[in-house]
Amino acid sequence: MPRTTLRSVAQAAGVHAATASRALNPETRHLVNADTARRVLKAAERLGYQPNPIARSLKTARSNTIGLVVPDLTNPLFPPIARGIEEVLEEAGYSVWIVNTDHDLAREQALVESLRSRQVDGLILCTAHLSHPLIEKMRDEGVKMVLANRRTDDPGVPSVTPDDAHGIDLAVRHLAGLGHRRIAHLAGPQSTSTALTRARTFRHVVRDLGLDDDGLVVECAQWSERAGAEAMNALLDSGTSVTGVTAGNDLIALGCYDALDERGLSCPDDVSIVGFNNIPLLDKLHPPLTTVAIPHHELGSEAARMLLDYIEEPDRQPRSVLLPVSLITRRSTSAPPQENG
Amino acid sequence: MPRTTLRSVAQAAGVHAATASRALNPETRHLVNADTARRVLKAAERLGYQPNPIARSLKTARSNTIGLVVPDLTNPLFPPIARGIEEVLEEAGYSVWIVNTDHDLAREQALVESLRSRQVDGLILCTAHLSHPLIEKMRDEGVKMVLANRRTDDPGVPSVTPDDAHGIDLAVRHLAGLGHRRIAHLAGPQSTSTALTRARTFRHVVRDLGLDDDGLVVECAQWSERAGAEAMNALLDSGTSVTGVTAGNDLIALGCYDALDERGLSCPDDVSIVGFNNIPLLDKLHPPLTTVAIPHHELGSEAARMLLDYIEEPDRQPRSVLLPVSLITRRSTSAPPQENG
DNA sequence: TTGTATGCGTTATCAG
DNA sequence: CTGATAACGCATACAA
Repeated sequence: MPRTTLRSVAQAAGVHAATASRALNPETRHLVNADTARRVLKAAERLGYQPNPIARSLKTARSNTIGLVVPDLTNPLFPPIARGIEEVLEEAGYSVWIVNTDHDLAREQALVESLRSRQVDGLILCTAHLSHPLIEKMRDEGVKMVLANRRTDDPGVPSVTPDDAHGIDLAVRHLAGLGHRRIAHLAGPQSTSTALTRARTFRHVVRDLGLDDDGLVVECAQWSERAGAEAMNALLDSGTSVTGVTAGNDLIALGCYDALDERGLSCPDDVSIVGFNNIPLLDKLHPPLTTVAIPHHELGSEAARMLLDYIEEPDRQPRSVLLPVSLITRRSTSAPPQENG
Repeated sequence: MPRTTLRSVAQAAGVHAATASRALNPETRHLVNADTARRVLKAAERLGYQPNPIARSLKTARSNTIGLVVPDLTNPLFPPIARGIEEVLEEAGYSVWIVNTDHDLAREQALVESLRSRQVDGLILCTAHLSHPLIEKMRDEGVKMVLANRRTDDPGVPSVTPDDAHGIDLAVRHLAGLGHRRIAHLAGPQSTSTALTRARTFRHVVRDLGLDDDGLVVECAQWSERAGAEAMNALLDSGTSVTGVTAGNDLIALGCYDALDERGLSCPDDVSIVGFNNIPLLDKLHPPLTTVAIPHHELGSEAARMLLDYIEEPDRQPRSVLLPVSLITRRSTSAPPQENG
């Protein structure tokens, strides 16, 4: 049973399809006699007419759809961002197409290609690397897009990210304030802006505060619990005795929990840990994790608003917005253990 | 810069568009001279030709896309299911369009309408209620779909769900085995198959085991931590003294943690708690939550395979598959406290 | 084996 | 203000 088409509505209203099209589209309705328009609207209503977005896209090269590219939906960071995006875009009449790249550049390329071939009106990418050929290429082609959470090196691509530097600053000062002098940073993959900014700032702050400083930065291969555990194990194996750790994100911090557990060490009695992102459930952990909270939802809604701006006004200067973060103090951080002797 | 079109490929290869179309489509390639085909393929390659899926959809009324409808992506249950689905469907050449209904029937209807108008080849729904007019209507219209995680009352709609009854059976017997005699069930919304099956089975098993039984089932308004806390508070306020709780799902169980915390009660010393679903991070909670594990990933992949079957063979009898579950014993359950006197 | 013609459902351009 | 016509890019029935 085929859906009602524009032609049948036109026929029912006794007008030509072109007229019906004009009457149905609010933008062009003023071009048609008010009575005729009413008749068409009525017929459309009666027949339950739904415009065919595919035919419309073919004609207009638009889709009222934007693509959201995330590296991994099972990372609890991204669903709230997606919600923020959907809320704003839906309000503006857009649908959101979410795709998962699984951290794989080839998959990303294929999925972006698929989105673009479906005429998405814009893209929001949560997958940016500092150097990112695909994004550079799209910038050159004038693709409307906004980066969320992470940015590239290139200021020519608009982005909305958390204030990573301030976040790490808060974390380190919190530990220093508790009396810690030997603090390590378990950094995320340094190919991403979030990881690089956090690691760099860590080094600066450690130096500024005059803390013990001999390169206590360990890079994790992934933003994952497993990689966090491996990095923490490496750190402990190396013999350096840290009393505090700022993790690149919460998953890495959870990996630290695992590593400490395995060795019978206690958090925070032996080592204090600070995470980053404030994903759900951290307050119920053992111990509850102190972390830097980022505004997930606003990260999404802000990126969406920015994208709408660029769609409406393509020549606008690219902006890079930093969203404020805050420290959530829980029980994974305390004064360092007393040294004996 | 307009994308390369079929015509330009045809032109470059010195053939007509129709021939190029046949050469490019593996299904029809045998209709064309091998040499010509090679020439066309080469030209397509050289020009970077990507077929326009919109034009193709308009012509064929298909899209190589399926819609995935979830109630709430921020519930950690759904992302792994989505991954399972994507894995199978991508392999089969389909894209997956994920939409969030936010538990809202009106939104669901609008989103499903939007998916269908974009010619999705099938739907996987994680939003089923026992009575679900939209799903019934689609069944009548012959829409290809599979329900995942939850089912409707109607056996005429294929589904893949966890073996909820066996899960609750395991949970209650586990508590009974530890010595509990007064066990409550904090049920999910009884309009869903998962909640109803779990609650019903709970009553049966309690009776079978001869446990204290006076309707210790409290229904939560939502599958949420907040609703779980409210239900647990109501239960404790009512003066009934339970020593064990089986929660409708893990989020509700987390709500129990909150309620106990607020009253200075301890889990498992005062009350043992069992969850359902085994979402991530439960092993790191305080205390780690005993729960019924369901095969998230397989739930998705199985549903996807089933959908492919129905797409290929529309007249196939609808099947309802139950996936096995297992009990994961952690430290939120122990022997009940000794009664005094 | 290949080319021609047509249509999928819309919208845009051009007359009237 | 409205109607006729064409075109978006592709696939297919039909003709050659």
